[in-house]
Amino acid sequence: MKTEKISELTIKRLSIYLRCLKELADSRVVTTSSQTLAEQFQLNSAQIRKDLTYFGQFGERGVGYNVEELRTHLTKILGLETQHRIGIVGAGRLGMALASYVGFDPNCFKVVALFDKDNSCLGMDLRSGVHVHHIKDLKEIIIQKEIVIGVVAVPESDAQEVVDQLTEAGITAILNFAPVRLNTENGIKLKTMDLAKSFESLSYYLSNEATGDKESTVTISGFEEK
Amino acid sequence: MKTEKISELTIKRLSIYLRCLKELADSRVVTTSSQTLAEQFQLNSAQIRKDLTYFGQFGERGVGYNVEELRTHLTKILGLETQHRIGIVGAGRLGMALASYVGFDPNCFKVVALFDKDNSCLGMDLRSGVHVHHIKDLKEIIIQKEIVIGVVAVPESDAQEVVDQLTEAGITAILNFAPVRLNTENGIKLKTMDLAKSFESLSYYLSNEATGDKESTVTISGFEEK
DNA sequence: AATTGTGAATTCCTTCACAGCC
DNA sequence: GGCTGTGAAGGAATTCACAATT
Repeated sequence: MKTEKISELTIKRLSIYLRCLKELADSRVVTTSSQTLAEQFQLNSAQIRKDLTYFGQFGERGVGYNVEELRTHLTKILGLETQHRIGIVGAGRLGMALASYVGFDPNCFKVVALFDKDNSCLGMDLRSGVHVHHIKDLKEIIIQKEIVIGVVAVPESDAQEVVDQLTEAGITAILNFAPVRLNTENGIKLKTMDLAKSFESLSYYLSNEATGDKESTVTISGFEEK
Repeated sequence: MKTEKISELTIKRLSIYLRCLKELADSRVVTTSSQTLAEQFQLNSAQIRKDLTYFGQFGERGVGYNVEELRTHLTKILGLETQHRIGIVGAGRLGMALASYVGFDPNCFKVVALFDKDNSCLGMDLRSGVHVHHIKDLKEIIIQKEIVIGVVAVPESDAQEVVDQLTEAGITAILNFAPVRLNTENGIKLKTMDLAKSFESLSYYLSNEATGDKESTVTISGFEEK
């Protein structure tokens, strides 16, 4: 691996490549090339090669990449060989929805606890099978259940406090759904999924689509804040 | 307004600026400057000025910007003076959670319908007060209820079909929560909020935080796909 | 012949720095 | 003096194009 700093955009594309490789593997494709991948999945072949070489030389000149081998490499690079345990703070509809979210591979991620400050929702959530704990037990449960990712699914007004509590409990990776800028200590990776911002961007498009703007598809991703 | 094409990043920042101005207005601040804004909200003053001047000259040299005035301008630029009506396809937990999401201003966005292919959840959703329609009535209800934004909250396997149906019904702005790349016709703005990708990026961070990576905070946003 | 890996070129975005105006 | 608006500089990300390799 090179020492160069690797951009968030590259990481996000590795996720995409991994998804593409999964699809190819399911179709029993053994070998592929950056060229073929790019055509099939509307990517840029040079970018694929450049992204990959930040982490090693996985291809063979004249041949291409072995699908399973590259898949293994990417899985390892993204840290997806071991399962990450997730705790969700906020047992409202959003928190509950996330707890029963089936979009990700259970080998990689698993929601193991919900937290809320409201006593009325404590106990077992029947649909997801996840226990709802009181927020006062946050640190204890995080340690006990070996939670490494915290999700903030509380209203805007409580979000900063929750981030502080998660940090205090030793969590270093946080996904936030509250539409606010949150302050974090050094060494904490905070990602914010900002629904309001996304809708506002769609609104801008709607107001301007008639006036000649021909831009089209966009995927939510990340840019550096700090 | 200039003819130059305006980047998605600029639009996203306008949302941020608008949020900051709201906060200032609430604190009865009448005038501000790019410098002050930048310090208060950890932005770059030159960027604020540059972003704004794509759309007009809203400031006064030597003085700064009038908070209310700039707020009005940004609201207009982002198309937020009129309410946008939202239809959510998929009445599972995620769809329901989004229907009762309170993170955005009801003056700007309102969820007016849910759709599902499963008959068992048709009828009124009590908590959000939104009616769940059968997907077969999608086009009819979209026209009748003047829906302009479609949200895809169905499993991966159904997402492309839903996008096609929304397009057929005349929807041009779509927010997708399924972790797949979807094909769209020209003139359709599709944004994807990819949970799986975000978690994978956190996973990468967790695997690499020990090895000297000191990067920290990130906000989910958008990069061009097409 | 085909395809990788990678410097060089290009494009896009951010930041600097200052002329122009209040 | 203070602050905007903006051309120029700098930096980052993408794409090109080709030498190296099988």
